[in-house]
Amino acid sequence: MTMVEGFVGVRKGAWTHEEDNLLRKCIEKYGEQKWHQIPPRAGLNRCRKSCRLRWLNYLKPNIKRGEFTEDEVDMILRLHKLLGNRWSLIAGRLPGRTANDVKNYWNTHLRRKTVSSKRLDWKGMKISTNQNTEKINVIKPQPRTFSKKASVRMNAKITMELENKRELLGHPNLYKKAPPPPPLPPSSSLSMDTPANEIMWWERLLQSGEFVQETPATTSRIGWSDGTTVTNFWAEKSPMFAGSTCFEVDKICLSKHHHDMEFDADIWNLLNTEEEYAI
DNA sequence: AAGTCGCTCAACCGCTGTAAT
DNA sequence: TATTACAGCGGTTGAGCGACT
Repeated sequence: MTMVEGFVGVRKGAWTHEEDNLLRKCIEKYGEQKWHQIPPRAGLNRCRKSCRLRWLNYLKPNIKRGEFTEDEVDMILRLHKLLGNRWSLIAGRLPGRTANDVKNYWNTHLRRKTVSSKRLDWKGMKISTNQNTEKINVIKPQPRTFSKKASVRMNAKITMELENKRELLGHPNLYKKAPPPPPLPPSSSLSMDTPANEIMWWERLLQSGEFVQETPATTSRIGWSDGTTVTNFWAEKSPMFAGSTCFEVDKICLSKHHHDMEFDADIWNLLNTEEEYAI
């Protein structure tokens, strides 16, 4: 905590209309950056965190209000299954929704619903079967960059994983690569709960062969950038990301704070596993 | 009508990662 | 290389409100 944030006289609690207006005008003038400068510039007796939160969760113009749609709920469920409690990542896939909104919605509507007897135990993503306190513990599997060696190992692992799933389904040739790939079904029609669809999902992820790309630094990264144009790169690989704002590979270092939108560590999580699937 | 309970969601807190020095 | 400051995240809290007794 900084000196400013720890300062005793800083106002807390609910925001007034007047404070909202001051903050809004200040951000319109100076932009969404250097939050520590916002309170003095706006003439607000609030800490920078409070200002940032108020703007991001309430005042920002494109924030979507009201009930979550069926598609949004579906997306939250899928992404949570994949990412765990990475609310900002999940919210990044839902235009107009904030991480706080998603987190609150999950805690109030979905957490209990998702508790089931089905055991899905991924190494690094353990889902407890405790009826009251489902906890998804996502181990942070850094590195965020993959070495060349690790990349090869990872691709082999994915391939093996897909083979295992095909075996489990009793259809060894199911979803074997067969160019050209079939058109993507609508995201809402693909459920990750269905093993076949899950295979299809991962198959799409791998189809391009660009899953791991070499950078000049001989390391590989995968991720998405924030707020730039749509590349459809990932949208073509996974229904989960279809229609989302942007995915780019090896172009993620757009700002010094790009890490909040990174995805690589999570993929690493999923792949560096010896899963046991209950089908 | 009054009290209690449970739910929702805005806001706070503590922590981590990163950049700057 | 170590230290400091900042940005941002997820977990948690508590005020407000409606439903219920």
